[in-house]
Amino acid sequence: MSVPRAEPERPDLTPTGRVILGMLAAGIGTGYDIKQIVDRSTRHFWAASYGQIYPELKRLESAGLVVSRSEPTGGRARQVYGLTPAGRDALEDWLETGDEPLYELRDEGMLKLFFSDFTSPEQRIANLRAMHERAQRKLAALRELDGKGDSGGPGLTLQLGIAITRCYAEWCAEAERRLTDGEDE
Amino acid sequence: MSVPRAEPERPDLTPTGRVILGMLAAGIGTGYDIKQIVDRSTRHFWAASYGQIYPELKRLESAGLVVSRSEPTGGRARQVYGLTPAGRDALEDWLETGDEPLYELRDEGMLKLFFSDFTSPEQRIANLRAMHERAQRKLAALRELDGKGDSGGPGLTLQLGIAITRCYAEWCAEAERRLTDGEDE
DNA sequence: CAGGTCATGTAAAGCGTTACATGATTTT
DNA sequence: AAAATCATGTAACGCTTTACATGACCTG
Repeated sequence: MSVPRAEPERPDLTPTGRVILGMLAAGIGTGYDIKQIVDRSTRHFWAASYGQIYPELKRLESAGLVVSRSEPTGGRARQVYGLTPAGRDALEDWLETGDEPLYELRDEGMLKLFFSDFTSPEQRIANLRAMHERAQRKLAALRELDGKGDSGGPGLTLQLGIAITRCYAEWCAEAERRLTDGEDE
Repeated sequence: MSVPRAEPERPDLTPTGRVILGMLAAGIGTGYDIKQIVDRSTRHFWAASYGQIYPELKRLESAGLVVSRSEPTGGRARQVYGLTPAGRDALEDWLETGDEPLYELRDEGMLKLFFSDFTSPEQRIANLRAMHERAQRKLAALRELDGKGDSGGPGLTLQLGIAITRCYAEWCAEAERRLTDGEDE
């Protein structure tokens, strides 16, 4: 007779837990470093703040997915974390699930554009120009980042980020041109 | 002598408050309708749930930015909201501020791609394919929406949404091809 | 008359940022 | 000696979703 299979006990990762496990797998061991690296890499599609990172590291530790050891730098306290086998499993499980991945965008520039019928044509164009400038600044910041030649995960997401930001910027520029020319036809 | 100018009292709108005021300006008057329209229009860059909409309508009313009247449909209760002059001012103020607009993206597909160095090459390709399919579905859904010819705000945001989603989908398709061909060179 | 849509709302929980607090070390 | 960086953490607050609860009206 078939024994009811014990559930593999997949401890569902919180959103911030996901990025933390990944960073630990990459050898980024402290809360501080995770924050630095996130800000220099995943930030444009996945942010994290200290207020989430430190408590989440502790939760992950009490869940047995990570372990920490104290490695002070001189008199400066420092906790270095690493994945346990269970933690690595959880990371791989997450990377392999086909579950509908989370996708959320909140773009106030677009919202203003959406409601721009309630302002003047000039205001709409100004809005578009602001969106364009922002996109260009973001594009410059992304190009500044390392990993151009990187053919691994980080390089791929950087390339995708650059591609969509360029597309966004170009669309804004063109819409701006169209509206400026045909001002009131 | 100069009298200290009274602050124009800009009642700062909460994120959901912004979309609500805009929708009311557009003549969408009930919480229910706002939700329906948001889901059919701004959802891809600005979502809202009932749990936010109804309480926020009340807050806006006690702040004097909107007023409601009861307009039951038969025996079915129904509150219809509209902007007050102060509400219209608040909307226009918001639309005209040059304040750094909020932009937040959370894309789990990209996060998985970022960490795909910790899985197999096949898994990375599967990930890319999943991202591609999702983008295609989204593209189809956007194209389904009305407003193709609309040259106003809603039409513009729809066009931008289509442009970036197409770009996203194409990038995924190309990356997938590249990785499938050069599998292990 | 069952199932869908119209319509409103609340409670709990989860997620997240911001601002603050602390203190050591390193760089200028 | 000041300023920046390394390093950790908490408390308060705000935003949002989810799940639930309720009930009327409409369509097949």
